[in-house]
Amino acid sequence: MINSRLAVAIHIMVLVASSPGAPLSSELMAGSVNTNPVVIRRISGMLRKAGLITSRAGITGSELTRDPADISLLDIFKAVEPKDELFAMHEKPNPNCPVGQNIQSTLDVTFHRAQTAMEKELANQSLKDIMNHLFK
Amino acid sequence: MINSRLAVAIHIMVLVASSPGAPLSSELMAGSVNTNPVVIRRISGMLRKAGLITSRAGITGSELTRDPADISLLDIFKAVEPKDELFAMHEKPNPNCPVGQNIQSTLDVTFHRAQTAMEKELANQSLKDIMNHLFK
DNA sequence: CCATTTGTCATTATTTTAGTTACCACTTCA
DNA sequence: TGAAGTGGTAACTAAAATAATGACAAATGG
Repeated sequence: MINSRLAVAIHIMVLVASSPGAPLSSELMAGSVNTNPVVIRRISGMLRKAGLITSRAGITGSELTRDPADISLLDIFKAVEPKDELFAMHEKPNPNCPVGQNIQSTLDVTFHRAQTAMEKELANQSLKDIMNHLFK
Repeated sequence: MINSRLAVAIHIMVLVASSPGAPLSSELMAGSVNTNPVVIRRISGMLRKAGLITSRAGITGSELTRDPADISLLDIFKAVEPKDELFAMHEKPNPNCPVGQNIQSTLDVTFHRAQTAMEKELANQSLKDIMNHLFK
């Protein structure tokens, strides 16, 4: 199972998008997510480094850098997921075995297809879509 | 990132499919995968419980229960992944917050779409496809 | 100057994953 | 029938990932 950072990050993005002009502190957002403010600041930091939001020390809250319709869930996923590969592979299969020798390159192709399919679906959903569903 | 059980399970399935009539012991398979025999037996047990292979105490090796062309990677994935949900979610978001109150049901839909896209791609690839690529 | 907030580091706790030891049950075969 | 070899499985350990938390410097605004 994949970690919950994407869920928390989307939650944060919705909060930021929902309160323009009246920014929420990390403590307030932590109250909504139900976690520690540092967790919020840490994930906000990833979103900021990915260019999705702005925030500065000393100033309460964050702001989106672009319209929610122009932010895909894949953008958010990439921001909070440092690993390129979705599936892990076993290390060092036996090179003296015909299967062990070639399994990695085969699985590379296979896993990449599955990952791409998933990412394509995330790319098709925007932050605005999430908000529409949420506030409907 | 998702654990490496799918990779190991596929490796095992290829080994089993590649040696009909001359079954490989868990120790031999462990040599190819480069892990401990118990890890092989543990994952083989999951594959057996899912009905993909047969194996019995005291008898060396395993056998497929059906043709490699009729075994999809999704079958294997489901066999070794006990969790239904691909993405984790944060627990207990604040029900007193309009966002926290509804985020889970929204993310359920979203995550389910992404997961389904991935699983569909895994369903489209068979063990035979893997072997064709591997032994080409 | 003072109170507040973010950014970030360091630490701890928890959970997951993988590796290993041990032992029982089963099969085969001498 | 008994020894040798094998899988099934529980229990334990080790390692890694994840999440939570405490602490504090730097920045901001009053």
